[in-house]
Amino acid sequence: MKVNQKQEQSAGEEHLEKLRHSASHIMAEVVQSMFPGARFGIGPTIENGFYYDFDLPRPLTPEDLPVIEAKMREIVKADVPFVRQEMTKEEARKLFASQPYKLELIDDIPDEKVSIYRQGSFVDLCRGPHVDSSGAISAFKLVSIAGAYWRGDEHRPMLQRIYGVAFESQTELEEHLKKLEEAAKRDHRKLGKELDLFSIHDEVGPGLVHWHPKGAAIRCAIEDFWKDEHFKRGYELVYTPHIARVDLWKTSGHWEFYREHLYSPMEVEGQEYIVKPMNCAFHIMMYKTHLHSYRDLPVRFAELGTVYRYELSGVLHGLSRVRGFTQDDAHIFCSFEQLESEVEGVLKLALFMIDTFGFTNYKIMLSTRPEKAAGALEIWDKATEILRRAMEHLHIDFSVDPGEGVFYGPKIDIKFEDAVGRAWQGPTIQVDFNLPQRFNVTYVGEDGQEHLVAMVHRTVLGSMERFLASIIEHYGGAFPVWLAPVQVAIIPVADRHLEYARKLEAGLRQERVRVAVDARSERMNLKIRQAQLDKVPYMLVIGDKEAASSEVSVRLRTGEQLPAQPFDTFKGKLGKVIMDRSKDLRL
RNA sequence: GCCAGCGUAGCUCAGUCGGCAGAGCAGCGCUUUCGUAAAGCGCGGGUCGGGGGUUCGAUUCCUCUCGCUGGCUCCA
Repeated sequence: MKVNQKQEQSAGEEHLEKLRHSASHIMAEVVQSMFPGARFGIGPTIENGFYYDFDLPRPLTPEDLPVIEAKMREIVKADVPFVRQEMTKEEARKLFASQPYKLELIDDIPDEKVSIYRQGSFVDLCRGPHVDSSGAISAFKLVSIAGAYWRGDEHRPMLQRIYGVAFESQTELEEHLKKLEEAAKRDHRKLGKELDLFSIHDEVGPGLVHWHPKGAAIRCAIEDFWKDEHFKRGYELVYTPHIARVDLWKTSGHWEFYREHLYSPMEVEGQEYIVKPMNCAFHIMMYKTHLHSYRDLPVRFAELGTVYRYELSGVLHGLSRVRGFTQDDAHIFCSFEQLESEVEGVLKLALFMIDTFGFTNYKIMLSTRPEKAAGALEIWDKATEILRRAMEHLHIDFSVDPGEGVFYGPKIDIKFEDAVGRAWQGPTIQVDFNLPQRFNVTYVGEDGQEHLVAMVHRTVLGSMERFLASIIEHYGGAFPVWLAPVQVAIIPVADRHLEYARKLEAGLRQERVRVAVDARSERMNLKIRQAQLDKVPYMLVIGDKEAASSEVSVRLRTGEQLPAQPFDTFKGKLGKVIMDRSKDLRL
């Protein structure tokens, strides 16, 4: 299990932690009383609450939760003290003789002595600390049950886990539950359906996304922007095939190291092909079509490349975890000397993207050499140092994830947070020592000799699918104007206003504004409501007045009403808001 | 893949302790032509996810399977 070392925390946090941990012990006590043969795994504190893993004679069902919760409240009410006791491992082994998981934990503790905590009839191996007595716990709720492998290992028994949340006060608990509700409202799967953005079909297969016109409009806006920004930074756009001979993937090493994510080969004229899981090998092929001088470097190939990877069915999730996705991929071929400035360039681009899309909180991680790794230690150290220097040079705060790099090189990952605090895996920058060697990717240096290139894999959004999921949730479906699938809804008050409405529509289309006329013989109120529900940023209500004066009456999706203005004035101001990619609707 | 739960109309959801399947919204038709968040009336619409079994009879019970949800694990 990976546990991040705790920094020193405030007294409040410490108390909250004790409280949550104590709640998990109380839950375990209840479970023990309900299931005398229960065996116990671990019951730690997590963000917002706690869990405990049990090995029980029967499966838990959701109906068990309120029962357990009620019994927990009795224990809280009884205000039972938590008592700490130290003992030798030998004594502990005797005490937990019938608890195989606890015995395993005892074996793994390096110290001679261990501590246990008792409350009521329940004893648990535990480092602590705990609250003094159960009365200190007031605001908690059991939220879900789940299966969890013992020690996260799929080859070991699956235990039953109960998750709970706990806070210092009832108010905070309720706030948290409200936040969850708010997050559920923004769920991209729900909004994707409501706003008609995308769909996934049983008939087609799980994890395979269909982008509806409105979702595609957002994606197209993102891609246009993405391409512009890459051209500005010296990238060249390429396109590559979707299938390739298995041999290519054998050379790249994917066949060997990545097999469980690859789809089975298909046979074509006696040759085996697979659908691509990555774009890099193709970019290498193109790079190698001619000899490169050091003067040509860096070469930056960018591609919105659609790849397919087999993922376990249980991990698929809306747009954020799928089986077919489009990476905003690029590969940079450069000399080792150029690596630092290239990495800097990518970092700047990535942060620019994050900022443009309106994300303000993000974390940057540097992942270093894992146990199993290709390439010499010395090169790893050098490359890791280069990544570090690039970030320091840009005054970027980052933390180090030791041993979390990919086998072929160190990497930088950026995780950003959306408006409700959910973290998303975004840009990644990976140095690769493996592929240049496997494919012999070289350039001719000043010395006239061939040198292996330094290769960087990078994406600045992640994938179009996952990125769309993040912005749907970030904006709760109310996209900034430049991304909104429909930017302007034109609402004729009565049928006789349709002609003028069509004229406005044509005028806006000329400027590539995404516009929709609601031409139904419905009341204006209904059309406004519809546009509101679709979160269209601007509504132009067109009646006799507007038709007579060539003006438009503008309603914002915020409900704000602007005074009537000449159509051209509106068009000009709208153009500027879109051009500026403004997050503010006001014209 | 594993554990638990779920799958009823395009959508959101009732319902049947085994006996002809329901609402709201959406759709279609007619009436209404309206000034900033839902006009009125009418009409269609379902092998109750799919296969097999038990039963006189299964949407309901059993079983297999597909999919979804929450986790475990993994990751763009």
